[in-house]
Amino acid sequence: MEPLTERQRALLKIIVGDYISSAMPVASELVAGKYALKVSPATIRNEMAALEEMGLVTHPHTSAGRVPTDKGYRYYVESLMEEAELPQVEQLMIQHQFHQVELELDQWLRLAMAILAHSVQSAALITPPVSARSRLRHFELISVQEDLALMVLVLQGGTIKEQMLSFDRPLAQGELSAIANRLNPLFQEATAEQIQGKLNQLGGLERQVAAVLAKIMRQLDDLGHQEVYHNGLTNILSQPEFSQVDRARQILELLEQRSVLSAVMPQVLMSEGVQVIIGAENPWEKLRQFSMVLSRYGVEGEAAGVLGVLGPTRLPYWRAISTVRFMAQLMSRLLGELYG
Amino acid sequence: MEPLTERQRALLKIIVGDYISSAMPVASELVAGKYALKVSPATIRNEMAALEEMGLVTHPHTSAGRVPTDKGYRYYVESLMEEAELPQVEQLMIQHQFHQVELELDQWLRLAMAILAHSVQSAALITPPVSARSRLRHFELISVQEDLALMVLVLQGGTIKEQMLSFDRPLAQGELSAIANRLNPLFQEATAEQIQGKLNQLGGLERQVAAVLAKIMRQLDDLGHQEVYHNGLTNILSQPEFSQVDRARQILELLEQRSVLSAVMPQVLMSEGVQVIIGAENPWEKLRQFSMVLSRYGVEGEAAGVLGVLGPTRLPYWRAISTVRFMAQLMSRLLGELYG
DNA sequence: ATTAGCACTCTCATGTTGAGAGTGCTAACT
DNA sequence: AGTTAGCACTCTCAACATGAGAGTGCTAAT
Repeated sequence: MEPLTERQRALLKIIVGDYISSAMPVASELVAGKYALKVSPATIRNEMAALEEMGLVTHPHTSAGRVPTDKGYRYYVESLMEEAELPQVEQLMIQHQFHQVELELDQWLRLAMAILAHSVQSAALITPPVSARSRLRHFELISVQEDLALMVLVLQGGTIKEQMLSFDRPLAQGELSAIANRLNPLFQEATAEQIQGKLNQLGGLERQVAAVLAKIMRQLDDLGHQEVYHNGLTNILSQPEFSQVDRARQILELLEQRSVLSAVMPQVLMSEGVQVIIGAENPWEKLRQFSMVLSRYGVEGEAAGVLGVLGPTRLPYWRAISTVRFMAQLMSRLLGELYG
Repeated sequence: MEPLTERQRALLKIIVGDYISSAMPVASELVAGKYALKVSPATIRNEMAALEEMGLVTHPHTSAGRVPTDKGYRYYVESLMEEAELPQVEQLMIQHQFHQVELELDQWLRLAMAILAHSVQSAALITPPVSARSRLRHFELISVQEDLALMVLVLQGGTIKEQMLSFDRPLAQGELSAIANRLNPLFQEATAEQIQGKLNQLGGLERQVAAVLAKIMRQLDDLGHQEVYHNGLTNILSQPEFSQVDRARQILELLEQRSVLSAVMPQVLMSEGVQVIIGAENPWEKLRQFSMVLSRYGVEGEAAGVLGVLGPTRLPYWRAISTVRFMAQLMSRLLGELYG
């Protein structure tokens, strides 16, 4: 395909920008007037026809203005958008909000979502950070009933996991504590595999407990990203593209049954930088109508999660990308504090 | 107001029942035909007019059938509905599902929601159980950075709460453990107040840690019910009353900003049995369009939460009430196991 | 290469119409 | 007395018609 002329690039930029903010097909006259190009509407129409030829825009019907296609959005994101950096003022305001909140992972996640949703006016997604290979910091056994105990694992990075545990004979709290006290030093900073490896050196109850430990930690490593929090649904329901309810229901289904999203997340986890997935580029059928801007965040080699936004393809990409990038950096730094 | 005749009661029951399942205004001819009453449509019209006089039904316009008012639903729930007990088969199926899930509070909550939402075809709500007066079972201090530690509290009933804690000087894990080991026996089964009471007997770091403990537990007692999980939004978006998006957005807003719901929950927590709140009976403006069927669940004197469903006033009250009642009993029993 | 001019197409809001649904009333019936 | 047939009346809803407005694409002039 021939490269775009400078004027075509300018025009496409106007079309995408205007459509993103107005949700109305962009007409040639509007462009000529509002953006004071030095050419007439007729010329713009010719250029628009050219852009349409290249598949960057369409029009919904003969007498409607132009609307960007997914490909048009892609071109915009790749080479029309100026470099995305959130204004200093906003950066400071966000940081300020984080300072007012307690030192708690859960609160950070919630706040991050709220900020994303509000800034981009779309739905926000976030998965809690999970280590690819979690390390045990400490665990406790707490008697609940005679033969039932609660196992509490604290992992490096402060993740906590609880699990009920039943024994084939009654055990007093004293015995449980003894087991924990013996195993804890042995498994200091251990991974699931390391615990598994030491199983043979143990016997009886200790072995049983250690086996459960290993199992839980393996589970955490495998399906740590099942959980996807979300927020800001009301934002996207206010968008005109969701004026039919079934469209709205689609996206709700997407978020309620976690399956699709938890399939996307691992992919993002592998990639560097901000990922932009526009409409039909999406490999998952049900997401074809939507766009996502996602980024991995976390501490190198320790733990990582994914955060980002989800909305109609008419997403304010500039805001989305700059906010997501900034939030990922911020969350990474905060998380770093937890890992020392 | 005069009491209803037996025939009027039968008629109202038919109207409510039919409207709940069909969402269409109920016409006199339909009633005469489908339900084979021994009277003509004309008579039924007369009776309908009487019911309307009493404010139990309305019609949306002159040539439409009758629709129950909130008052009509109330009458139905109070004295027309046969006693609500979920069929044995369903009870067993539900119990079966709980057996297939691990012994974990979080999983129970999720499952309970899923079952409620599916059975009633509406949104399901649940708050985790919280003690009015939590008792400490055990706590741990885990070093995160030099002067930063993670405090993990395990409460009676298995609730877990984590909290970051910073000191004014560096502390090694050894020191932290020592503090925990000394305080734990002292605060066995203690409430926030009891811990607070013993503060004076302590000094230095121990006092500092104990103060935080007391503070966290007080917080838990006070605002334990902020958290309201929900599920099944897609169900209610499929209902015809939500075919306009702004109606759908209303309910989403309700659930996303927790304020309204967390105002309702404490009320339910005080009451015995299943609470049915129909439309305009609702003291909260934003809930006037909806009905809720809620119940307290939990272990007497130990911990309690709220579960239930939320939907349009045209809610299948019978299913809702019987399912909510059953789930509350089941969850109470399960929770009882945790408290021994 | 650009542009004015204009015919053409499609949408959208508005109005019209008629069928259908269901009521409320009246007068007859039991 | 209560019940019912009959029927006029009201309102909704879908289908169709209409016309203004929006915006394009093309042609021919600049």
